Amino acid sequence: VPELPEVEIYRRYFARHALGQPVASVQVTDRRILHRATVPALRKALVGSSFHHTRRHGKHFFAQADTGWLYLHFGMTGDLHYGAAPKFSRLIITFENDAVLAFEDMRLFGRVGVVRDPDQFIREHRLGPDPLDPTFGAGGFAELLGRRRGAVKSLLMNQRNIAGLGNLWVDEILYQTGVHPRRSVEKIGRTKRQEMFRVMGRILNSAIERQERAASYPKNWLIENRDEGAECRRCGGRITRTVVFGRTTYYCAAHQRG
DNA sequence: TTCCATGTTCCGCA
DNA sequence: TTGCGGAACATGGA
Repeated sequence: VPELPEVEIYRRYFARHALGQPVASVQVTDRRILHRATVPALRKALVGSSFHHTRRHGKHFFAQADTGWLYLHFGMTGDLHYGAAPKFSRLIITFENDAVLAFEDMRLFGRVGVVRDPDQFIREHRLGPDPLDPTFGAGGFAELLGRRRGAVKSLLMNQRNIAGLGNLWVDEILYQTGVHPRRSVEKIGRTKRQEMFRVMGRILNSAIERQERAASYPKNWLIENRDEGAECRRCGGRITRTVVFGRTTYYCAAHQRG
């Protein structure tokens, strides 16, 4: 379930459980999970040292050990478990106190690696700004939309424009701001851009808080109503299903305007 | 059996 | 260079 809010939850989980304990062993159960890394390189970077800092940029997670950073991408089915290692664990870190931290990823779209410098990683992968970064404001968002063209959903999904939004939360932002997913960014005015930035931050922060408290989402959020033909809880219109940017897209045909 | 899935990357075309 | 559609990757659930 990993878009920005979910990865932020994993980051907090990692920071809560896995800091300050020396790593005793590292086990990789399927090498296909590795990103530009080998098992010996992973062990060399982690075994004997402790994690002391975590960082997230978009959907990318980094944990700083003594001589390098562990890198995790959660793909489509990535998850973290502190305690017992579940069935589809791909990376298992055992600490010297016998505690276990497992990175689970059934579908193997996730990635595990070692990174020398997260900033360099972000530059190399040409990732856009993280939408919750305090230095990225409404002005930066509006400017970003101004130098791109095409469908707004495609723009928001592309990690080189903004890092962290995925299919579900992009649909949610467009739904709550009344913007049709195929609307071209040129047709989004200044006021609407500011509103989109504001709503984006509110949705992402709220999703993080709700997941942290294991609370459900409001019933009038799209994420609770992703069903073709369902009644829109905001305007009574119909929820429509289509494909944009290659992804299943739900929107309200009545109040989301192209 | 068939379709679908909250992600990323690569290829070809305009 | 930019934008976009399609395919590939891998696996389980409905």
